[in-house]
Amino acid sequence: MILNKTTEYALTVLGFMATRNDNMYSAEYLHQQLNIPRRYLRSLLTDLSKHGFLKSSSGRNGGFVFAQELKEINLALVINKLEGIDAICNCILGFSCCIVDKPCIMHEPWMEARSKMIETLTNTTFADLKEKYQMDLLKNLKLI
Amino acid sequence: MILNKTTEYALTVLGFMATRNDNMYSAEYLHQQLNIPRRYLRSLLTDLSKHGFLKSSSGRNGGFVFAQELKEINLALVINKLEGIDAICNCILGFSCCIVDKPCIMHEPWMEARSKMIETLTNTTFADLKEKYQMDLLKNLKLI
DNA sequence: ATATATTACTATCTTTTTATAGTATTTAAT
DNA sequence: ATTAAATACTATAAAAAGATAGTAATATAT
Repeated sequence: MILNKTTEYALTVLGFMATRNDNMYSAEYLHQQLNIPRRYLRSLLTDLSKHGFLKSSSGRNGGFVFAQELKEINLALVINKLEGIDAICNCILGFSCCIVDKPCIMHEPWMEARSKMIETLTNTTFADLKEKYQMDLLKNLKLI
Repeated sequence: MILNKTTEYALTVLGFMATRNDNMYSAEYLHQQLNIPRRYLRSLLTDLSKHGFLKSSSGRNGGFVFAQELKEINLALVINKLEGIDAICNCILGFSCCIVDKPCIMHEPWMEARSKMIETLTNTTFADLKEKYQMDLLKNLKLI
């Protein structure tokens, strides 16, 4: 009923990068900002690059940038790449009876719950998150 | 984005018990029917008893029975007891900024997705599953 | 009373996930 | 060219989750 740590980290990093206005972030900087274990974060960033969400540049002043438009990347896409929304057995039950013709009793409510969640995650892009973040910033400025 | 194995096993067992018409099931029998590892299933059944979903009787002819009315137990309750829907950090992000006053950017979409799912799971009781199962049985009988 | 079928408890093993370490490679500033 | 700041690769360690094993306790049928 939860995301695993790796996925959480990924969403955290991408969310952070999407909402700030720099375009290039070093692993070291992200580590310091987000408290994600340094080495683990590095390999995660490499993975995110391999998955096509980011692109990396090596060497001095290197780092990671989004490889796609923010509006093209939604939460479900990221989760799917990292832990596989689909890879997982579609049915919550291992009942062998749960096949297309004759789904198991748990099939329907689970599919319903699951698809609603996926729908929301699919409809939320990092562009949406950025917009929301900017709005929040504005609101806070007004308060001061 | 998934349930862990233990929770899946629990739902499988309870679903099986709820839809059949016997009231007492031995761990051994359930193991044979459901292919859940024998020993692991036993301790899971013990846990489910401790959580109050089942009650156990030792000795010859012993086994496990529901300790509550089927309509009193819904999917969310079981998941919650086993892996904690609530225990988990409410926010998908570890951002320290994500507190009641100032939730993080991911907070809203995640909460929305999550609460829709929980709603469906909460609205599905084992009595519902039993009913559905009986209906399905009837349909199949007609076909023959 | 005894034997048998069952759950209960505690410890250990295995697998997966998460985290770390060392070294190599890349690239820009100097 | 050299140095420094960065990513990339591979291997290993630690922690958590899943699974197994042995033995004790319980209770019913006979």
